Amino acid sequence: MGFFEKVYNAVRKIPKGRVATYGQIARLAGDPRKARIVGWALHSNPYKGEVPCHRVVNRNGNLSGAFAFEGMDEQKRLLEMEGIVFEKDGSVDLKKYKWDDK
DNA sequence: CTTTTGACTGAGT
DNA sequence: AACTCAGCCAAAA
Repeated sequence: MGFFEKVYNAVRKIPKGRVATYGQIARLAGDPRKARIVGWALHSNPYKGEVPCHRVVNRNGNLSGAFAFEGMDEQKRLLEMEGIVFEKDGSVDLKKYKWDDK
């Protein structure tokens, strides 16, 4: 299984109403240092619609922003729909919502 | 083939 | 707390 597939698999396992960081996903995929590759993997997003990319945020809890599926508003809306509450600056509270794996 | 770039992170200043 | 630096590695040019 390639790294990309592990990434997709890990992202798929993120519980509803939770978010995970790239580093966390990278760790689950077996290589904590490949956080950037996780970004690439999701950017490629071959499993678009199947992998909940909207639940993956950077270490600050900021959404990937810029582009995404239909648009960043869509991404935010999806998270809010799952119960995630955003801060004024548009970031999520990782203390509350970071996926507690292990 | 080499170089640049980027949905990142952690340590250092 | 904010900013910088360096390491990481795959895809695109």
